[in-house]
Amino acid sequence: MPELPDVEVFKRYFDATSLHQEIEGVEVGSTRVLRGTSQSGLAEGLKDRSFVSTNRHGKYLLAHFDNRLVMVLHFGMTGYLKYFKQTEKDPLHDRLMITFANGFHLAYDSQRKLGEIRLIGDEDDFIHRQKRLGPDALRVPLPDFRDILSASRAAIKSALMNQQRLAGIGNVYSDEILFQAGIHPGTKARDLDEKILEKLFESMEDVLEKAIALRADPKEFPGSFIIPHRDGDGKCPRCSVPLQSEKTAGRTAYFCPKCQNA
DNA sequence: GGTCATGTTGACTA
DNA sequence: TTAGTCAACATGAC
Repeated sequence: MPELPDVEVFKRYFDATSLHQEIEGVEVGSTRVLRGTSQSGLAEGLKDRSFVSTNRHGKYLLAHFDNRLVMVLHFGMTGYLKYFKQTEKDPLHDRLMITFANGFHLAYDSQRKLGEIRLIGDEDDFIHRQKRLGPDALRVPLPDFRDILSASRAAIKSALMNQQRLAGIGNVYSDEILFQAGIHPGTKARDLDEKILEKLFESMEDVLEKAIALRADPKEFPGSFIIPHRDGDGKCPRCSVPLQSEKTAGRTAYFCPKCQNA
């Protein structure tokens, strides 16, 4: 479930496995995920180069080459990375496989092909002008966070998930953040007062940081988290009342009707 | 066979 | 201008 914490985990995985290694070859398993780059353009762009560093903005992972180029990865709903030895079999839905000179591979797997891979020359332009992303949810200062949300007439859940306002939060983590802050997902963003916005900000940082520390694995999440209960017993971990769900904009919000009343 | 699923985008409507 | 809904993208689970 690639939202901010998942992508941050991918970034650390990428850093630990794939930096400073010569790229020998590239195989494209599906051209559907390529954007603004052809199969041959991607192969030529990567061959004989190496990655030197990475950055993450919201749900985007940006891998910098030893020249000015940057490879952008977005994971859609089902994407992930796998670094593996030549002798191991490749993941089922690898859409891109990079082979390093050391004999290892890095695969980008995306079952549903909803992700995105591209080569860009200007990261800043891509983030701000092309995608118009808001500040990363883990780097936004409190005053900016307050301004962003009090300017929105949308429901708070929808405002949190709007990547143009704040980058990185999706359906699952917005449920968790709102649960921890005790806020009903349908409350209008601009109706939240300063105090509750500060609480929301703290919940957001706390949830994202905890999730990253637990490698974004819901099985490891603390008992106080609502995420494992969305698809689990369907009960509030705090008061055991059955969780409610509501559909908006094609997404399902899960929340506790008793604990989330702000 | 129908419905649903963690994301994004574009069309359309209010 | 700002939001909300819906369909589309492709695939698998139930």
